[in-house]
Amino acid sequence: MGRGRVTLKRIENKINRQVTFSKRRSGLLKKAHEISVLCDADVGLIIFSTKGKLCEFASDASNRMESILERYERHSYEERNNTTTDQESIGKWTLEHAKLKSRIELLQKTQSHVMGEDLDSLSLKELQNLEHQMDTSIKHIRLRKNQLMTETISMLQKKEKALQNQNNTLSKKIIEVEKEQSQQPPVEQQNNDNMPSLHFSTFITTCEGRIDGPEKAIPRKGQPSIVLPPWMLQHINQ
Amino acid sequence: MGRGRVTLKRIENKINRQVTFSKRRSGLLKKAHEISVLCDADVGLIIFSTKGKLCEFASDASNRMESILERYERHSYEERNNTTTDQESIGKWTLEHAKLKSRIELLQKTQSHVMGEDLDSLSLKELQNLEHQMDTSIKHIRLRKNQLMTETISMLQKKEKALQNQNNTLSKKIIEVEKEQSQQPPVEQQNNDNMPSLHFSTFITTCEGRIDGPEKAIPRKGQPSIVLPPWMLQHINQ
DNA sequence: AGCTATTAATAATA
DNA sequence: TTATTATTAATAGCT
Repeated sequence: MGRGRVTLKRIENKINRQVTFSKRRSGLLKKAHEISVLCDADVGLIIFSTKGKLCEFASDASNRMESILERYERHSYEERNNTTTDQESIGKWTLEHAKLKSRIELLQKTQSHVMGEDLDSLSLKELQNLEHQMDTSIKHIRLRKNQLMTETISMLQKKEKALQNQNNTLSKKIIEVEKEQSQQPPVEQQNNDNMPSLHFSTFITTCEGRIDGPEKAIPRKGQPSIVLPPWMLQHINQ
Repeated sequence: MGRGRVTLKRIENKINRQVTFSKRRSGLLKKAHEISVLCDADVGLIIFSTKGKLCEFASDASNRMESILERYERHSYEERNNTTTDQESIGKWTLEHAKLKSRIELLQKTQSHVMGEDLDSLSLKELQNLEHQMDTSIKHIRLRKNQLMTETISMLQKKEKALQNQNNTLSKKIIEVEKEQSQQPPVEQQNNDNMPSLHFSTFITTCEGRIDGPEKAIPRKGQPSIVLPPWMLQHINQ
């Protein structure tokens, strides 16, 4: 792909060699990048020029060269069936490290399958097993969810009852107080922000059977916490 | 350099990606070799396919990959200006190790949730998210499973047809041979284990529409492989 | 795995 | 190193 063919032999002309190196190097880097993107491959490329100048490429998959080399070491280690000399204490660390890495790789692969990704690499048998496992899991999850919801609901109902009782007691007291006041010359106190005199009976009805949280209850002047206090919902959002 | 331009983006079609990978890989290896020879460069190239298959090239200058990697490490070590003492590097390793461990712990926890275990530690919100995720995943899994099953079935049907045709041809021949034999003085050969004279027509019917595998087919004297040979099922169990 | 039409890389050159 | 251009090489889309 140039003017004239090229024989696969060291270019003796120093200048030509340098020029060709520069051009081909960029070509090689480009192609390495292309295959890594197009084909989702993990590529590491190291080039030393005659002069010893280093040039490198590492695909994005492994963040940088180091991780590709690590992966490479791990791979060739696994293939070479482990004939390590135990003189290297560092070697053991490297091994341990490699094992952890492989473990993570495996876990991540499994995870991706469980997330419904990367399924093309699975056989029919494996897919069926996976489906079955997922079915079982989701049953457990729903069981636990329902249990938790039931618990939450009954807890809320208990609290509601307690509050209702409290409200009833309070409203009785208020009515008594109002009666006493009406027997004395009445003093107009309505629209007092500090202590509005409200009929608590209105709150009692809005409290009935509500578990969604206070944001849906429309507070009328009084503290919304009376309708459903936040601490009652902590359980749900924790 | 092909029929039509190519955008630098992951090829989504699995087959195309695999084919392109194979072609470009060989191209890349060739070019790596060429630059190493033409320009007297020291080149190391590592390629992992999506499936994790390793492919490597190392120029002759360094006898093999290891020495290039060594050279690379040396080079980048020198560049990094070496500000780490031995103790520090041990510390870094220990830290790295700890990080990996906690990563694994996290992955395993997630995994256990996904397997429907250890659900008590999750809140209602988390359970709902998990349930939703699992629902989505299982849909993907079923989609892929059905696709694979459909593919398998149509493949098996093709093979079945081919075998059926073959059987038909064979049975015709057998019938012809039997006719010829009956015209000559017949020699009793029944119950000969080496070469039982069977009417192949019986096999032709048992072959119809079966995809379960040979273990469910009851062999009658002849080789069960005629009913459904194992190689037809390799696809399913691989 | 082969076969072409095309595009991409690059050798020679400035 | 960079730019141009005539050629060759690589390869995308098909079989």
